[in-house]
Amino acid sequence: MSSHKLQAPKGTRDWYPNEMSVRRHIEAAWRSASVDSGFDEIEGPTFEHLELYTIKSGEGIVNELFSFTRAGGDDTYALRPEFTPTLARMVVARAAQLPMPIKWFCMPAMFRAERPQRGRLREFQQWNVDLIGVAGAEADAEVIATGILALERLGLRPTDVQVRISHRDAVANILRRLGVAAESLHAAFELLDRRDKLDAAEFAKRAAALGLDEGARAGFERVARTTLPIATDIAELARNVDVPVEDVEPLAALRDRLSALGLADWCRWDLGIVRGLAYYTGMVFEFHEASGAERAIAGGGRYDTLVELFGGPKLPACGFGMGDVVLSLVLADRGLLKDAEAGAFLPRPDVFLLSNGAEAAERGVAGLEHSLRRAGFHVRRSYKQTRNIGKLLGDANKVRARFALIVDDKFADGVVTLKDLGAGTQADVWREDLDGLLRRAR
RNA sequence: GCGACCGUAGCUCAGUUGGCAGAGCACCGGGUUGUGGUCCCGGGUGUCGCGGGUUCAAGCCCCGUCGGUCGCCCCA
Repeated sequence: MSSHKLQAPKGTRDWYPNEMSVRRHIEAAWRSASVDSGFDEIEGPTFEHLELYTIKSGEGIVNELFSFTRAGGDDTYALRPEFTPTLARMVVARAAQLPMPIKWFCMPAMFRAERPQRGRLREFQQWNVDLIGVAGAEADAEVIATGILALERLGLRPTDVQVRISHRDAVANILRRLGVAAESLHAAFELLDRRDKLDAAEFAKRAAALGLDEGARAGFERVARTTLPIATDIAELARNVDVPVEDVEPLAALRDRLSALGLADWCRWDLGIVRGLAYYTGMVFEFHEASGAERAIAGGGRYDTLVELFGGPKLPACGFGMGDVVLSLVLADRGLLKDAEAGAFLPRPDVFLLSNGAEAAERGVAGLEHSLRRAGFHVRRSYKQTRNIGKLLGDANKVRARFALIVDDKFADGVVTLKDLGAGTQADVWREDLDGLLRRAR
């Protein structure tokens, strides 16, 4: 709002209590879905040696990084733009001693020096889930299922979000069938990925360069546009893209596994999903808002060669990243964050303590407040001068306290008034019974 | 890195051909010794993003800059 130095840097966010409560709400779903699925939480440094990021992504990535050197130092560092290189480094460092499989998750802040736009900021939280050491559809489906579990816990349903799944082996088979030479496969993936950004003439030109004639181009288009329910028989899927069923065989096990997990409604085949990353080796997927309105909510896949690329043993691996920015937009669009402004995601006090101003009460409340906190309760009070009970109850209501504890001269006899702010009822109770009453009501 | 639009109170915004900065909500205080979530009264809380220019006079016009929004590039 004001200027230069006093403003938060471009593309960053300040987390006031209401915003922070929404972030914790999302992170709680991420964490609980991860832990319940058997993943352990890890964390790495916020910055790494710059070179760590060029190993798999090349020098081109440097423009998208916040990188720096220490004053007077020579080493170049970069704020982490993604977690995978750190993950690979951590796995490689202890590959020999880690029990397999490795099931790790984290939800760190990431930094990318991009121009902010809808669904994209320069700093954001990203949930990473990775399962390393297990090959095949069993692990692929478990990773996807963990992502879906978190979304379910945030109130989303298959009508809100769809997981679009493809498999590079199947797509490679189909592309070969269309006449793409092995050495052009990578370029063909890129073209598949960029098809919507190119005009028809440019697309045709590039397709021709890959060895696709007019008929094959039509087939290529058909592959790019193929989206079918995951429950679809793979023979039908094969017919749909006009290839023999063995070409799409890699999809069968994944289909069976996801169906067995009861997640078929959440998932669709989308053979146009490529993922830009060159290191994906099998299944790839993206979570999208159901109508396709937003950027991808999450993206991931299998990367069986990555650990080796970072100097470790050959280990099969599968994982995804889910950012908080697009997810928050989708949750807001679906009305799942609508009471956040009213503090609906802030922790609710168990007790709101108020004194009517009587001498015994004034003397007693401070000690009462802290002893209730020591007993494990969330206790708040008003800092207003007034001892007007109505006003103070208004404050209790504003912070959504469950109970108001009204202290008056009866406190001298060890009696306080406990008011249930939800039910509107109240009763005089012994101070010594208070902890038990509150604990039971919780 | 490029382009378009935008920037007035905590929030949403109004502000005429340049002439004393406003509304609603929020917030703060009070309502004849004590009952809230829906009453009443009072309070404007401001570097009009910032810097410069034009002018007797700038929220308004001009230039620059920072930031926001949405695209492009890129998207790990």
